[in-house]
Amino acid sequence: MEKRKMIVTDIDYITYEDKPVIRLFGKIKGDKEGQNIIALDGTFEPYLYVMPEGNIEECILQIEDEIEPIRIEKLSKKDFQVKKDFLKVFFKHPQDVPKKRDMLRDLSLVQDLREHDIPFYRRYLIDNDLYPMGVVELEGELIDSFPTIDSNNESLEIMKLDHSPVMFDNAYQNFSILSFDLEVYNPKGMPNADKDEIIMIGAASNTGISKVISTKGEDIDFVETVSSEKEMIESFVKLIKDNNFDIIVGYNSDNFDFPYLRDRAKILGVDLDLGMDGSSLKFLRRGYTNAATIKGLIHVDLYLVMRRYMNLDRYTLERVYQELFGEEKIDVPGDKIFMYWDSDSEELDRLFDYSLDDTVSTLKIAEQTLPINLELTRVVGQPFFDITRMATGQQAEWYLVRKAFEINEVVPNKPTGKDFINRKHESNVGGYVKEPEVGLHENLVQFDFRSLYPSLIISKNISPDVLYHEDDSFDSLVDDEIDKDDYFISPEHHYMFKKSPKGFIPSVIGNVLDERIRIKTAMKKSTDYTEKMMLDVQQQALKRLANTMYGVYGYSRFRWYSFECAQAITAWGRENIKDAMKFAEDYGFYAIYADTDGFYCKYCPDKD
DNA sequence: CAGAAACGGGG
DNA sequence: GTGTACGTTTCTG
Repeated sequence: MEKRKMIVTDIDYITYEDKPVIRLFGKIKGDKEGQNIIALDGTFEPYLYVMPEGNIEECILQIEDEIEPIRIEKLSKKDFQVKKDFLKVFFKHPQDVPKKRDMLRDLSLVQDLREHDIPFYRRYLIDNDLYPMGVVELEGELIDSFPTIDSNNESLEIMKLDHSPVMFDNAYQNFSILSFDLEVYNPKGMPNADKDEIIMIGAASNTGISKVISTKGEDIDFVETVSSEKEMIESFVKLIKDNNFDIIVGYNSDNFDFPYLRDRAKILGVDLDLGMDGSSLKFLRRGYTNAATIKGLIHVDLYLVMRRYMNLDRYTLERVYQELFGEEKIDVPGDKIFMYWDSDSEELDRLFDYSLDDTVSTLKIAEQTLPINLELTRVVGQPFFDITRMATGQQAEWYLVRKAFEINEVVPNKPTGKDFINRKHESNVGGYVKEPEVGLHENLVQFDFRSLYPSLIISKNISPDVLYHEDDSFDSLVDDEIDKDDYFISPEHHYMFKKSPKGFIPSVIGNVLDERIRIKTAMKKSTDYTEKMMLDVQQQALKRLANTMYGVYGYSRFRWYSFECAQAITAWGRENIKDAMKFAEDYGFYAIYADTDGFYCKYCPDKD
């Protein structure tokens, strides 16, 4: 039996002898540092939870008769903090879950199904307490080959695991990053891959690469000149394979660079077998768009990341770069690229500069923004590839799914199409806004609440699992058994939240904020600059996560969606700021402008 | 006016 | 892949 430590950068599963085998892709830590490794784990089984209706033993018999699962276990789980008996029903293959769940739901002794909509690799990470981009310990047998793995990389290790890996270290790791960018001949507006050739491939890395591959530019020092477009792509493929990068980044590369590269490579007969397992570049359907993936080499499309990372009117590479670094980029108008290419003069030189500049700028943006996404990966515990493409509400949700598993709570089901439509019609009132009084004001006093909404969620225990339901309103409450002192009652709608126990989401937000304070304290104490910066990124990631969680109650795809909670938060928020304004007025401060969690006042002691 | 369709980024 | 973005603006009936 062999032991290894590895950084897990990517995860999937394949089917081997009709059973799922999890594949962990990554780099070896310790001896043979940096070498590629694929770990195979065939020990994990797909399952879902059944909430039985009536007699549990009869329910088991009915499921065994009708569905033929491989195994059923009885267990107790909490559902919105209420202990209930559940059946954990195991299947042979992950695809049996969607195949059989409708049949299962229709059984007379089945009340409800839970956790039937969690992708297999995500379930694996959660149940085994593994965090991608961290270091895990492996035990197993090294094997020479395995079906579905066809690599010509001599140093690739394949390890068949005896048992699931154990987390060893979830600390920040350094990763090698390659950025790339294509320039394409485009006489008729946007290029057409059937006709218009690639004229330049820019490549820049945080390991020192900074070049452009092209069929022209012989006398420019950063250009590698080749004799054809085919050789250009082959040289780029070789560059990727030789350097064994962890991450490859582009700008809108999901929708432009990678699809274009695939199309041209196909026409020219070049293999894009860039995967660690020898597989080629693939495209995953994500809604109405595609995501380019390479096994074991994480592709990040920075355009998607930047749209979440900042709030701008436009997200062109030029605009984003200008905003982040305050510098202008070299500009070549997109529709004139073919003219610059044909000019064979200073304009051609300028096009080469532009190509390199786009590539280097993309790398700089990656170096600036990927650390916080790596931290979110470490906290949320889902693959980096997924994190960079997830809406923030989804990041918060997968974090909560993991936290629910840790405290033995079952997770609410994902909303159905019908749920969305219903939820879309529920529109909440936002924060209180007092339109500013027009004019120049002097000697203003500013007041604002520090993280108003997260504080309210915690202090008023706003959570769907502690919301009183039988009677929605306090006004119509006549039940003598209920003591109003046991509840926080929201203004306007009079929703009632139990004071105890602590709600699931308030307790998670509380832990996130406590952890953030702990990190901020450590950051202030630290004298090491690098450590200080790392801790700063960590606390920023936690701040983002906490700030996301107050908005998600109103996010229609959220598993813990609660219109009542969303309404209660903003209603309490409006009440708080109005109370604070009234309080200030008693001391002669008159608000001239207010918005959600803060206001500006003028001091006018004479005004009655 | 409401619901459907288009759009973003990229060259 | 235990699957089908997303939020906003513009168009259309």
